[in-house]
Amino acid sequence: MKIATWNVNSIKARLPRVMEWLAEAAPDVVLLQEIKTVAEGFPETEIGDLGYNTAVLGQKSYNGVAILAKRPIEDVVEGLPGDDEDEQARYLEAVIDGVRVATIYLPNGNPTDSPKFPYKLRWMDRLYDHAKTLLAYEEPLVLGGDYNIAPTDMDLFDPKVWEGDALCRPDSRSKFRAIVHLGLTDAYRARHPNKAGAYSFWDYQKGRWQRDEGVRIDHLLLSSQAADRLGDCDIDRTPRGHSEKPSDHTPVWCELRESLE
DNA sequence: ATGCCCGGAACGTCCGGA
Repeated sequence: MKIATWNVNSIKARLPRVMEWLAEAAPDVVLLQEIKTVAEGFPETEIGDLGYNTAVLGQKSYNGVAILAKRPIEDVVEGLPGDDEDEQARYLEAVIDGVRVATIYLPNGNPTDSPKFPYKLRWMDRLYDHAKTLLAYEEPLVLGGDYNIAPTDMDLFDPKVWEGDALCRPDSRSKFRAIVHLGLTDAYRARHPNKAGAYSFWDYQKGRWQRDEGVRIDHLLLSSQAADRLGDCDIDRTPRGHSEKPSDHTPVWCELRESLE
């Protein structure tokens, strides 16, 4: 089972890029973020024609997440538990072929002197609590998405440029580590332990893509039952380099073997 | 110091993004 995560920065603006990537990469499950539409606006028919089922948690203009899967999508959970007042569409969970997956759009948190930063940290506390609950099931689990966290300085093109940013603040990073240390595996880092310059996001501005000045903020976190089945894992830079209307993020994918060897 | 580049909403610019 090939599972990918991709922040598409509007599913409507990105539909041609998404369609061609689905046809080319043929993932079994895709975790999308920032679809920027309500469910009624999601191009379910077009994507369905490529053989995918869809589950959507939408929102007008901002945020919004979705799950695509070739196999049936079961036991859908909408929203991250822990705050009934939170209206932002940033979390959707489901089970596909016995693998529980979640698509996560973790708040960015900038600027750090605004309420957005404490919102990010509170949201991470809620994710910590929920991940703990899910891990207790002792099932294959993939928590994938745009975490808006560069875990270490190896994941940034230049730590000085990013110093103080919500993506790499020590308090952001320690909460991310706490979630990982519940017993999750960063699939990309497990497969490529020492690889620097492996980015998943490049800002549209300042020629960041052309200079290859990016950050690795999109992650696939695996429970031990999923990590036991981890095959290849990589970042596909091709969609980011497309000449017409690329997303500023590019897909990260991993393969889960059908059984233990 | 500020905008740069984008998408959405809307139709003039502004907000949000990372």
